Order: sequence, then C-alpha cells, then structure tokens
Amino acid sequence: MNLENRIPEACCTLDISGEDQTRLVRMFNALGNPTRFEIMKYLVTHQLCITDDIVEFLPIAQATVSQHLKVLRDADWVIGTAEGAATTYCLNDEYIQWFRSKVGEIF
Amino acid sequence: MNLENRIPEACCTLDISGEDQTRLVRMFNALGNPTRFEIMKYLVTHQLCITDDIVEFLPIAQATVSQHLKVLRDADWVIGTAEGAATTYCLNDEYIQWFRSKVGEIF
DNA sequence: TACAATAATCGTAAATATACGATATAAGAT
DNA sequence: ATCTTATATCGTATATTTACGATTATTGTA
Repeated sequence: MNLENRIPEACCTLDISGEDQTRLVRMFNALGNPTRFEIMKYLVTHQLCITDDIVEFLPIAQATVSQHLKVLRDADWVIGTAEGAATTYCLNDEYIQWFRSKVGEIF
Repeated sequence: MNLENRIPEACCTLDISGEDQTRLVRMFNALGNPTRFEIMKYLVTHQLCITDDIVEFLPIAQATVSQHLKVLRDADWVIGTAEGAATTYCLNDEYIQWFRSKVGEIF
C-alpha cells in the first residue's frame, strides 16, 4: 500500500517553460534582494532617476548600486538610458506588465 | 546646473514596508531559483504531493529537495503537513493570493 | 522487535552573490 | 586642455547559497 496507491498524475498543464520560464525566474531573483527591492520602490515613487540619486538615497557604495542596477536591467525590471554622463533609469512597464500577467496565469 | 535643477521628489507613496516588505522579498527570493520554481510548477500541476514525488521527478538528491521545500515553506509558498512518515505538500493559497495582490498594488 | 519507507538535519565542498575601493570612461563645464 | 560629474567595470574579500552523502528520527509493516 504505497506507490501503487498514489500515482502522481498531473491535473493540468502549465503554460510556462523554456525562455519564458528562465526570464520569469530571473525577474523573481532580481527582486528577491532587499537592496534591489528598495531601488525598485524608489523608482515606483519617483518614476525617473539617475544612478546618483540612489547612491545618495541608499547607504551603499556607488559601485554596488551600479551593480544592482545592472541586475535589474538584465532582468528587465528597469530601463537605463544614457543621458550625457548620467544614466536615467525608469521602470520597464512592458515587462512589469508581462510579469504580472504570467504570475496571474500560473498561480 | 546640476543638483538644484533635478530635485528628486516622490510623486507618490508606496504601501509596503517593514514585515510585509521582508515577507514579499523572501517570496520573490524563494521563486528566484530554477529548482524551486520547478517544484512550484509540479505543485501547481499536481495540487498535492509528498517529498519523494519530487525527489523522483527532479534529478537532485533527497537532502537538496528537502532543503528547497523548507525554503518554500519558510517563504509561505507552500504548506507541509506531516502525514505519517511522509510530509504532504500543497500550495499556500492564502499567501499566493497575498503575493499577487501586493504585486498588483505596487506595480 | 526488527525492517523498510519517508523525510529532516548535519557537516561540508564548491559555486554564486554581495559589497567595497580603485580605476577607467565619457560628457560637459571652465 | 583640464577639471568635475556621473557611471561602469575590475579585482577582490567575505558571506550566502546550493548541492551532496551520511546520519538521525519517525512511522508503519512483517
């Protein structure tokens, strides 16, 4: 009375795999860090900013902020645009929307 | 013509902080790992399972599966219930719902 | 009582993430 | 041309994560 009785069979399928799944996991991972979450909060409440705004806002070194912004960019949470010597950051609305709808589909 | 011209002022507030924020980041973090995401997929498509189902399903050791399940439990993505010698896992619908609504509020 | 099944935990090795200072690059002002 | 500002990248130290085998604990069965 063990394996024969509880055959694990799928009750449904799931429309996520391959590249999409990799992207989704990367997005989860990027926000699964307190500092990066704070950066995202900053962007949500400020719409637009440059790297230095966040360097002044958070108690961490400029190099670290730059690194975290790169992770958020690579995960498509934000878009960075070179604006002279500075880089302007804003939310990547397209992929934020994509994230929300995928999460809605899956869970 | 620099700091004086672009005063970074918040355009809105954000209703997430403290414990809720910590929990949310922990939930993001837990799903930001390919193996744990696969476990969640398994649970979504099977509704219920025991640890051993996942051990057989994934190409990783029992100890590792158990560790990942603990992370998912601690992050409130799943609920584990001792059922004799086995532990039955299922989705934590309450907090999945919570996650979705928080993400909706923020972004 | 002994045994098989199931899962959790311990100790540990290897990989990855995180943070920093120093340096490099590029734009704009003097 | 030089200096300042803003950012990215490099090298590196430390911390955390991930994975594993071995061990422990607990339940149910022979």
